[in-house]
Amino acid sequence: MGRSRQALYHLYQRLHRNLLVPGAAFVPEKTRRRRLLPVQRIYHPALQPGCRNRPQHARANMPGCYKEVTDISAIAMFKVVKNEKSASLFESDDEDVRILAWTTTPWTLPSNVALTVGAKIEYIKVKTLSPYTGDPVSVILAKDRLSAYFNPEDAGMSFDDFKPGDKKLPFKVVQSVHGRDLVDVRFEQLLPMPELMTKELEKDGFRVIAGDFVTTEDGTGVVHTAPYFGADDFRVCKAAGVPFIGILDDKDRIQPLVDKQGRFVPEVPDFGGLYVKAEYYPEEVQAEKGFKSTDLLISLKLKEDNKAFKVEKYKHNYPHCWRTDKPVLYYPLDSWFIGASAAKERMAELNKTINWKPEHTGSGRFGVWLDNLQDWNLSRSRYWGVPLPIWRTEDEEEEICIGSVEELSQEVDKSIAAGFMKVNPYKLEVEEQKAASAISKYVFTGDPKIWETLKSYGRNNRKNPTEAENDLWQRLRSRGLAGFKFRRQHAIGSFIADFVCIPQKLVVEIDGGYHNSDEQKTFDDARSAFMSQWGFKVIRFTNEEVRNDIGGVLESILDVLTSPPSPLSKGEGVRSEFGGDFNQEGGNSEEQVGSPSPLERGLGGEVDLHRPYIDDVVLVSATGREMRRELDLIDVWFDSGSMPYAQWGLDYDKLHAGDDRPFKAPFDSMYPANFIAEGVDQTRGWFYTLHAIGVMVFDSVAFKNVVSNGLVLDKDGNKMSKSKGNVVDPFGTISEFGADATRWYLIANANPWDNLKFDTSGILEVRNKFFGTLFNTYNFFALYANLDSWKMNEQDVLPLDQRTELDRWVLSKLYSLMQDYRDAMDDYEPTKAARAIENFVDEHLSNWYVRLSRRRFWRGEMNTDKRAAYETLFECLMVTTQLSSSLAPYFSDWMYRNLTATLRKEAKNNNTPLRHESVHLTDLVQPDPSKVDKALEKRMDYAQRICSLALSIRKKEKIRVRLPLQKVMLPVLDERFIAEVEGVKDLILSEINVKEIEYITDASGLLKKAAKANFKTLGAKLGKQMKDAAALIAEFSNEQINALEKAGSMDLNIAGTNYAITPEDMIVTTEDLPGWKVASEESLTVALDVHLSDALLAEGTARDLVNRIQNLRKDKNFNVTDRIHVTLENHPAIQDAIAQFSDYIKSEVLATELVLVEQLNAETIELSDELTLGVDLRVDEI
RNA sequence: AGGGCUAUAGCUCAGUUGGUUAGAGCGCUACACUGAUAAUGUAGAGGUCUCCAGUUCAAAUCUGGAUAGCCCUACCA
Repeated sequence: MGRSRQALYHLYQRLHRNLLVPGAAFVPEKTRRRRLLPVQRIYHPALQPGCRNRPQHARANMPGCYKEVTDISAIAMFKVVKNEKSASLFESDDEDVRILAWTTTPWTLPSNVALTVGAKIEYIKVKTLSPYTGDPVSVILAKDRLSAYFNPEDAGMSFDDFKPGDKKLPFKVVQSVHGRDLVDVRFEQLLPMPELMTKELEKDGFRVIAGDFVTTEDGTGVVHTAPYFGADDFRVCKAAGVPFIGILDDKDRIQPLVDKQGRFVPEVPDFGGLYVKAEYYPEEVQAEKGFKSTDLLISLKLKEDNKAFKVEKYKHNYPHCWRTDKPVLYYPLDSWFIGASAAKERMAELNKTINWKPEHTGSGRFGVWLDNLQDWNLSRSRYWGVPLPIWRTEDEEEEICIGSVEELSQEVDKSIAAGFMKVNPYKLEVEEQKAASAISKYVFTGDPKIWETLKSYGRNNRKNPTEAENDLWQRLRSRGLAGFKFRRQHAIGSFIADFVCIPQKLVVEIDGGYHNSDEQKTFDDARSAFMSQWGFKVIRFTNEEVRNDIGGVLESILDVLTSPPSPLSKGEGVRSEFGGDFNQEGGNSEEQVGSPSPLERGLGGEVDLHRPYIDDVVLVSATGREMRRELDLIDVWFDSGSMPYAQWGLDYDKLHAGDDRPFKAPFDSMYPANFIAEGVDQTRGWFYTLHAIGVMVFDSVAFKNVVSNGLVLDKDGNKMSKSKGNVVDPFGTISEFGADATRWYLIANANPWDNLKFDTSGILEVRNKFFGTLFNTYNFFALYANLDSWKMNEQDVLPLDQRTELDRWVLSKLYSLMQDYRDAMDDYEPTKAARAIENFVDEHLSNWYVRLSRRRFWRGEMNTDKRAAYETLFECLMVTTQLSSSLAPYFSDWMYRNLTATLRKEAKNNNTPLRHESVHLTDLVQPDPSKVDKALEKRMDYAQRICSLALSIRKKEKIRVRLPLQKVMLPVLDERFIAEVEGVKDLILSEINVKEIEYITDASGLLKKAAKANFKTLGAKLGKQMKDAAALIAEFSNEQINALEKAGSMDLNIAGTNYAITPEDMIVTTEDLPGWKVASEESLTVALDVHLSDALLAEGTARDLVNRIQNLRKDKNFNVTDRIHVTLENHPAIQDAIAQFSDYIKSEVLATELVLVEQLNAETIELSDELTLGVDLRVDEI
């Protein structure tokens, strides 16, 4: 099966799902009944006239649709009518006062009905001469725009010397007036059209109105206003009650002066029938000598009639049709609206119950949008999509909105009874329908039920050919091409082919460059493939090809026609097999429908609600009149908003039972959604449509939590775009850095709702820092667990009290992490969760727990301590894989399986947590507050800080860590501190290689305290005295500090006022201990005794020896477990060390013997810069 | 044009209800460690918290304004 056909399946399936059986079609019915407004005329962008499928408005915003073009712009002079309102603008009765208004679309001038000014803008009246005729005239424009049209140097020029066409224009500013005072001033219609004048226009048209969109950035500060051709214009005219100018259609509805082909209607004097844009004329017409665009013709007329102040070329951006590349017209269309604005208060109210991440998207962008909510324009004038299920009588008096296939079928039955239809294509039992809906289908070829609709679709197409189709038909008709007979709009299978030559089995299709769109190409390919099933060849041409090179097109067709016919060809006889010819008089469907081939047999006779078939369904109104479907489609956003209902489908049983929410299970348990996520750019898209439908139809939110994620930008913060070449290929990134590192980076680097500056170096960092560390930690564990053949036993785990302080500490951290992780995730803060894991793995697990525990893993035989270490590290790694599994699914699963594979069998037997084959199947370990020991965490924090400070002193004094020191001294500010440090004393001593800790208290007399003001507590009490107080407290002596601590309160005299302060109001620290090497950080101070005794030096030397011998072992690739025999060259410098620490050295390096000799010519070790010794290592034989 | 968000070290980001000397990682520099070794540790340099004004005893933090970047909506008569 080809790709294109699969794509087609998908397309059909989606269309189908969104249609009838599920709720999408149901929803609009209810919605409509409640709040859908009647048809109203509204400004709506219709793009390229002559393009049969009017593109969606969204297309106009696509890159490349705005193009810079040069148009003619005109400043027209609108003659002010003198009356009571305008009297102040006139100096005399015969003064010619005009208002200047600029336009870049002169073709809209005949439709002008108003001039819009800014109420707060200041305008002036200028006496000058008409540039094109030289007649005296007074013009009104914004004061700020004066200099754009008048050169100050010309102000004093004589009016008499001016001749029409002169560059320099004399002028004189004579009056100033506010915009609001111009409102309601009347003017004469610029291009009079007496036959189109109405009473309404006479009464309320052709006057000045105010609009908030008017600026003085360009133009004259007065906006020429033609309500049919601009959204602002439309809105402001509606608001001001200015009637529109237009012609009446056959239903007495007012229509614009430009038709949908982009031509002036015949009623427009001088310009009737002209295309308003030059580009709409065929190219050869545009190229003709003397061709003048309508804009130009209008401008010329204005000049002649002394109504133009300035006409010039103007460069600006103008939207173009994405397909034909021609300028678009903004054009009013009839549209269907959902009266969403009526529900906006409720939407806003329910929106407050939604948890938005980030919060401001909900309250800001979305909330503001809801507050200013406009009605939802549901209409789309397209072909592919969900048809609006509304049928109305021609006079629009009666209408029906269909909510289900069942209902439609019933209505069709009525219609058949009334004689409007012959067959019911939707006659299906509900049970059948259920069965059918399970099957995707390809086409409904040859199904007699749709024959009627197919036939009339062809008929309609023939009535409304595109220009290109028309051109080609003129050449093909009446055997015009080498005597071959062609038919047009001929049905083949379930398709209508544009042109068919049946004897030669050739189909010719014309499209408007549809192939620019992948989707359409896929569909066209499917059509071609389908028709070729019957042996038809299909060739396609674009509109442009036909219109610009008809000769070439005909040649190509002839080429194919005269090539040897396919062996499958059966000549004219095939007709009865493949359908009818709509050109033929007396065509009869019974004759034309043959027995369907297996391929064309509709699957279970499933119904199709799409155009064109649905358009031929005619229903009958309550009063027995014919009702036809409104041709519009429903906005595709409606589909997306229907997703919570449409995904389950309509449940007829519930529907019949009157259920308000008649959707199939598990709808009830799935609605409203707990959580959704999409890009922040969908705020007014998906988020809105979901919410709107949920609120309007069910008075419910559709989702309870929502994350609106930010955009992924390139590493410099620019939007990724193909044209800039800064697009990152996700597949390349993943294959280079791995999916897990990429995922982790995306989540951990920045909050999902922040824009992400995507930089692969960040992924690299994650990979090295986080995954590298975790991997190393795991490797370390695996190395020794394998050596010891250690296996986790879930049934027999050491209780906490048999573990070391360090074990309990890291487990406490682990269980704290679990809680933090859950809190963050519950709060939809995945970034915080990821960072918490990172911090634990790097900071606590790897750089503290493992670093300090290494010896426990490699030293000696298995014992309780070693077992505790293994179990602890195992648990840490296990939980880490669980917590990171959603962000790093592959790595975590890999690690989980490595950690647990050997335990699986037993775990399954015992039904213990590790029985699962994958980490993704395990239950997340529950947080257990009893395992969290905050006091222990605090103690360890002290230990870490004390070690860090002590090491920094060693560093400064250049005393290597292997050299033991006698003692470390800690000034003590309160008694608890001693108890806390005692708990982690051993860790500290071994980490910094010091023999003892000495606590320095007040009693020692060595402690020098200092106090600082606690701004936070004191600030509130003292206010302005804060600075003085801080200075006083900084001067406190030991005695004062002690006194305050002892008494608990004390008076501080500042500028004559006493303030009571407490110990909390000061922060006590210790100052340096004189004579000691000291380092301090915040309230913690550490002093190190750096005096070295002989014993300490000997021990240091012994450790150096161990270190060097270990290096050598490694260089020689000895096994970690090899026992060795060590021979060492003697030297006075090591004598003490050997004498006192021989056993220690032997046990450390796994030596069975350590022998000193006087001379040794073997390998050497460098003990210090000055001392090099010979050494010989041998592995013991046994 | 309107609305929304963002702006803290070279880079990516933390920064609680305003509070003392603004932090981390990466990168950089130097050193150390060498039984986690394609690792690791310690230290150092690096800041006008985008700018301007205001509130306050006290502002990265609150208020107003500006600038820049991004997103959405609309559109330029």
